[in-house]
Amino acid sequence: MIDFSKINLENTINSGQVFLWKKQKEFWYGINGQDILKINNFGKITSYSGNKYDFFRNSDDIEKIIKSISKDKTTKLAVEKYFGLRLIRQDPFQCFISFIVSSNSNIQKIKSSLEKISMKFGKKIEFDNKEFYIFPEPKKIANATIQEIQSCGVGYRAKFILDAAKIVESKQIDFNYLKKINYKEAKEIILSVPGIGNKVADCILLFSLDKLEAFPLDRWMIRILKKYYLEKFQLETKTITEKQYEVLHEKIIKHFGVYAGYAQQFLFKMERENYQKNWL
DNA sequence: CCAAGGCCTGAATG
DNA sequence: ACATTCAGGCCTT
Repeated sequence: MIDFSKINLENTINSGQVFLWKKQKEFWYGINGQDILKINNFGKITSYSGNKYDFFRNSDDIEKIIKSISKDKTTKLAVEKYFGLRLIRQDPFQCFISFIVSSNSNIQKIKSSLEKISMKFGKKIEFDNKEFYIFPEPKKIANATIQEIQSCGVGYRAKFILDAAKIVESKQIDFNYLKKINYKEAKEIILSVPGIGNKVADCILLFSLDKLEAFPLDRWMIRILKKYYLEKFQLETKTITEKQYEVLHEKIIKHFGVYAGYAQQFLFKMERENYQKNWL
């Protein structure tokens, strides 16, 4: 009898979804928006504020999802190998900024930039006798200058970050609304933000806005698809244009189903581990 | 609609 | 040492 409720914390945190996490002794500590989460080995969450979070999406029927996405040998292997890997439901604004920062970058640098952003613009909080800087509120970034944001090592993304924060602050984008509408509608809205393209939009939708059919296609996923699904998805072109991204996504949904985002996370994790890439 | 080039930055590679 | 390449893209031409 398989216990589907089991969560593998290490694999989940080290799968490119979140960046402001660190392990101290037997606990993982992480910044989730305006809050700090502390997680023990059993996946039990306590928070600085006392608020409750379904951070690991326990309300999802994981058994049903695993069965639903296990459509081929490769996915079955990934799901088995990284059993307990979960998608995370993270703070939308932090996720939004994090993946704008992530574009054309790598995990170590994303982490470093986000730490600097938190330290510069976020509140310092003591929790468990440790110091943390929580993620800044939209207003705080929206009122900053490009130079201040650039000092966090984000380069040309500084303007994107500033404008994105302004868009959220002015309520042109309302994450609670995006959660209610469907994937395609929400994606169209997110894509209107400068600095956000298909891949970044899908990350935001999948990791913070409950759109499980989002399937971020980055260099790694393209590499994976070419390796294991070459004929199935007919990947003959070198670069993925906007149109090709859309067409490919449709084929992916047809194959993996509506929980494709989960499949993506397992495949991504497996391939990165195969190449022994570092995480946090 | 597609292809090519530029872009901040820091670590890795030659 | 120093130059070049590359990294979880996006935008403009």
